[in-house]
Amino acid sequence: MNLTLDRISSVPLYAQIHGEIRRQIEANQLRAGAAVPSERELAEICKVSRMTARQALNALKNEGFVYQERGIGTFVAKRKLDVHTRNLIGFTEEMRGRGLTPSTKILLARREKAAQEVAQELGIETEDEVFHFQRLRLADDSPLAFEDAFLPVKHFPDLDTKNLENESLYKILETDYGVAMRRAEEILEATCASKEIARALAIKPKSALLIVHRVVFSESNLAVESVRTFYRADRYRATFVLTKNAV
Amino acid sequence: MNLTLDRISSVPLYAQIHGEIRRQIEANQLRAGAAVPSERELAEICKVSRMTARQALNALKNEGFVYQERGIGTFVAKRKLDVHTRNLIGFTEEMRGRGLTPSTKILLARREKAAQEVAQELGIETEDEVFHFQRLRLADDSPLAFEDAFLPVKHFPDLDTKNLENESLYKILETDYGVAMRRAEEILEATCASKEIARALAIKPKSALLIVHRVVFSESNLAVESVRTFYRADRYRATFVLTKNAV
DNA sequence: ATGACTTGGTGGACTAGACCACTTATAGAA
DNA sequence: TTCTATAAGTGGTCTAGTCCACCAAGTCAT
Repeated sequence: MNLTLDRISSVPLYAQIHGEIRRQIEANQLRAGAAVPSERELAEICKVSRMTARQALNALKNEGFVYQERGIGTFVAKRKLDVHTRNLIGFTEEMRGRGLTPSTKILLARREKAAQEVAQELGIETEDEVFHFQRLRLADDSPLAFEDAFLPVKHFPDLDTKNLENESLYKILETDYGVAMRRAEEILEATCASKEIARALAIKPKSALLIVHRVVFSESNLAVESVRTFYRADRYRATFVLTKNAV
Repeated sequence: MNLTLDRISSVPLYAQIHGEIRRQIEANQLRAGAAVPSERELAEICKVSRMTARQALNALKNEGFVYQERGIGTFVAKRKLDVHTRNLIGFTEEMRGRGLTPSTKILLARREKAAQEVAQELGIETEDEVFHFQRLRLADDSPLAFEDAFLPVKHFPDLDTKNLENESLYKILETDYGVAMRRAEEILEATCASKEIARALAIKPKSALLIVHRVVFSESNLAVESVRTFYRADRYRATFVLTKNAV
């Protein structure tokens, strides 16, 4: 276990430790079942206090990368299902993580008055304007999902002039508007494809679709986006890791 | 904000604080947007150190109940979607949380040799035995889901003699075998109902179904259960809260 | 050989501080 | 009146400990 920390960096020490161990697990340098340094050992290695080392291990535990047993130690957890931790990331990052090449075709991009449901989800008034984007999402140049997204105009002026086809939306929000994502609420449901969506996704009508309805919140708890994504069920499965007592 | 802690109890102080604030939020005594006591205030109120108060607030933040802004304070988060936090709970608890009355009809309960996929998911050998349960799950006496579950025999001897129709499986595992759930991996996908499942769920063939494939792990990282649940899409939607940096 | 006890290591909980970057309100100077 | 510096409060990070329950392995007496 070699771990060198950058004490000048603005990245917190616990985040550096967490990131390095996670990287080693994902690179299979630390294999499933292998012991991770104990909290005291890790603190000694990194020259930090035990609480800091503990914070790093705790994050790994909450993400399902390791498990801890009192009196025994900390170990790398086995992944049983093919879980690409569905963290709070955008389509672009998710597809790259799965080893696919994402691309996007914009079908609609306009401003409009917020419909009541959308206004309520975004915490704005119905007379407020929203950007309405409809996008066809492709993976390796083949249709994967149809997306219907709404964002409040007042927080993101000129968003419609940005390069949405090639840049990740979440990255634009962060770099151009300084708004970082922090939390999302999701509802997943199954349905059968309507004729319009079936045509857009190049599948037969009544094929199964997975609908992911997501409302995304920023660090300061602004509702940033309300989006419904209609995934082709034959090409997409959503994966999650649940933990009890995420303390 | 009144908060009385039981210092004799084996429940950790941070968990008591967390539970009490969560209860107040869920009972709407703390409304969306309302300020929660600051970390230092909370520590003062409860006569604990700031780190302990912080741990309680951190858990609430990770669950999406509150958000924190540096320099400002801690506030109750608005729920936009109708999110019943899909924590790591069983069918029985989940339905009760949604205000429905759960019931179960056992269609199959037997021991068998583990199929290869199941053995791999549970981390056992193919010659090992598993319990194989098929259950029809009802909510308010109407079919909601069909469930196909596998559990390793060696960890739960005589499980098939327990009262599975009326008791929560997870509760039995905890009280009778001392095995508490800690983590689960889930894959969600959409499909169309086969004839058999359609008949069991009293829907038309080719209706949409939501399949939740879950592998559950105990505190000591034993794979405890591998289960596929086929939900009627017209009666069930899965909800999640995602957070970035669950530290 | 077997069983009881000790020892050292582990994670879990908790304390009482520290410094930092950030925000807001306020008091004083222009 | 307007601007600016300051002070107080907030969450974020970090330290250097403490005590506890638990587990494994070795020791020692039976």
